[in-house]
Amino acid sequence: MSEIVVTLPDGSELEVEAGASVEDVAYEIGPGLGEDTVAGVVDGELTDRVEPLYEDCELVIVTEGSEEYLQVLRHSAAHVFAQALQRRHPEAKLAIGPPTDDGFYYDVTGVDLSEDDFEELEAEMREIIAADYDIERVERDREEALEIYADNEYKREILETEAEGEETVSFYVQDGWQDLCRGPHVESTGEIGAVKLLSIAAAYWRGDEENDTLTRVYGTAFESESDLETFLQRREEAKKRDHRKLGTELDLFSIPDVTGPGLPLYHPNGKTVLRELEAFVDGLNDDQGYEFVETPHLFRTELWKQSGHYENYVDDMFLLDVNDEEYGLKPMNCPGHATIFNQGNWSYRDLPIRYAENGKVYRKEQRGELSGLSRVWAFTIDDGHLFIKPDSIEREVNVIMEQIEEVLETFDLEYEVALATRPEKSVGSDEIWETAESQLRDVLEARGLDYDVEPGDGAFYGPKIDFAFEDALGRSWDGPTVQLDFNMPERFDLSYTGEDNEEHQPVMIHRALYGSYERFFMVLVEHFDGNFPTWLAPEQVRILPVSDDNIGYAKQLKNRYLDDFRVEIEDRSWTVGKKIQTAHDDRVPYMLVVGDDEQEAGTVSVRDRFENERKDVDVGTFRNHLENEIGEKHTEPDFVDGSE
RNA sequence: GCCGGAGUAGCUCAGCUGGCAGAGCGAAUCCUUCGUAAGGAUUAGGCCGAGGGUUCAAAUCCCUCCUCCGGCUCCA
Repeated sequence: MSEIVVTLPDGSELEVEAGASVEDVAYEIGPGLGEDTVAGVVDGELTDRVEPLYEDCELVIVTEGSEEYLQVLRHSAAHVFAQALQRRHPEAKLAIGPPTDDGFYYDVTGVDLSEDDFEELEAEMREIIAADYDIERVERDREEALEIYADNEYKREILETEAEGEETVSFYVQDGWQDLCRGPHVESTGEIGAVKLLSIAAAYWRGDEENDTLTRVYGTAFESESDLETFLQRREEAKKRDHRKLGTELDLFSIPDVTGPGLPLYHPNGKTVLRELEAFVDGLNDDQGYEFVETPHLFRTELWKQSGHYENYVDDMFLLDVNDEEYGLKPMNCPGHATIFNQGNWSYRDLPIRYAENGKVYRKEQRGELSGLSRVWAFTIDDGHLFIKPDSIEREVNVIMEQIEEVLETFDLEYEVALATRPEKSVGSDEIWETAESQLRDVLEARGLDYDVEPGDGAFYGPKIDFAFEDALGRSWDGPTVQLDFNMPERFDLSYTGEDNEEHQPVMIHRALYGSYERFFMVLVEHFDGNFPTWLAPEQVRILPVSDDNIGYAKQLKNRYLDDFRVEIEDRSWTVGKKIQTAHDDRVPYMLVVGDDEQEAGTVSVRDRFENERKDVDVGTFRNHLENEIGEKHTEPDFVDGSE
């Protein structure tokens, strides 16, 4: 028997006999670990513990404590669901049922299901779990499997594609019920602590709309009821924070039917937040030598033909016929900026040229994709395009990365970085792509960043570095991006005169610090649950006069001391309690309660939206704090907690 | 775009086995002038998403379209 080398997570290597299973290797490491082994991750792929290893590989042993354990458990929960479904509805035909980030789903057909059936199915599932059936892996002849699934075209298709050429395939059996499945699974149904069916939706077989429509049942599973409870609460919280709901409540924006789909209107409150966001990146760009430009929303399609968008992107563009000539709304700002560059004569001394524009773009997304501000037809990019000498790529990309880090840190957002490489549909030579990709890799490595590679995820004109940040609810969002482009300069025939008095082609960099304002704004709304940092808040301070007699004093405060801030006076004749309640609902960072006492002493009572309060505050002291808090972009109002 | 669900007052929703269009919140007016998370009364507010059909009668049943929601695919 030959030996193979298994590399463990700590980097150590273990020689084992070829054909040893994941579990064998675990026992080799230690009997305790062998005992606890649930499954393995072989070269990044989740694998059953009995899976034999024939080649050198990297192996992670999965135990109950592992991150991957939940995935295994949920996969088993999907089986429990399928068994429960078939107990109640023997006619149900199973397609596939994998685990997902949040739980699992099972695609089924031949049965008419609605969420009203969930209670019954969950009860059946709980019975299967309570019975604690052993889950056994059984290898069957592929031919035998084809017979078992004589009338299930989906399972047959799997056997004829994925399992093609295999002699045997694995089934997992529990209580006589079986399912074709690669696994892995937990040892018995009793290991599943808590299950819940969540929703029902349609999905295509293999995600292709040409194929049959299947019924997809989403569910989730956890080790314990309390974990499930936490998950459900978090879901509830996400629903409460939905920016579409908060957008209406806080009067930030609307997308009425008459304006057309995916075409949001920003109300004064929403635009106030956007203006602050704009001012922030405009300032960062100013600091880094960007020049501000502006381009129209509509161009002759000649421009889009030159840029390559017409070729690659036309299905997503809005085209208009104007006097028999074709025009297109801009899906990107770069061709406009390249054209501005082209209006000048540049020497190497002029480079880098850096153009910035908060440019509105239009992309005709599929109708079913549109959703609040997260997916729209018209959105604004905090776009920047740099025209640089090839030898300054590293320096410029580094500066951009620093800008991006500053933005994300300002909002207290954690992030991950990924390098996206050449997609199938792309322009430019292999050589150009390789150079571009390796330059970005160099920058990432020089900065010492951990990064993932996302093959095929680049733009059609070049590779990119994407930043994904995590919001308060643990969801990940794409936003900031740096994209190298060796193609656009070629297509626009961009040039500068070098030291050698020859014409050279500049390299173009596309970059955005937020990504789109729409999406970034939307994420901030949900991240902060509408509780914007004071510097962003549409209304920063609300003065609450205790009685109508104090309105005059309130006006004096506003006009004399707080003129530079966004301050409103609550002059409706309500009780103080109701005024406070309303200000909380409106998520105003600071309330100044002013009654006769304050008026006589010339002070204010400061209350923040956390219920913290400080009385007898000198207006000047509060004013100075506010100036600092806003200037330094604190994420929370901190006057009352503050140190002064 | 495709599959499923939904559209009723500014907002959240009830009414839907056909028979006078409803509630709460919000708004306006009046009373109350109030000291830290919702004081009271009155009033206004509707092409029941749009168009067509069935019927003595349609918010309710049928058809077409529009929009939204949940998915699929895609993406900032």
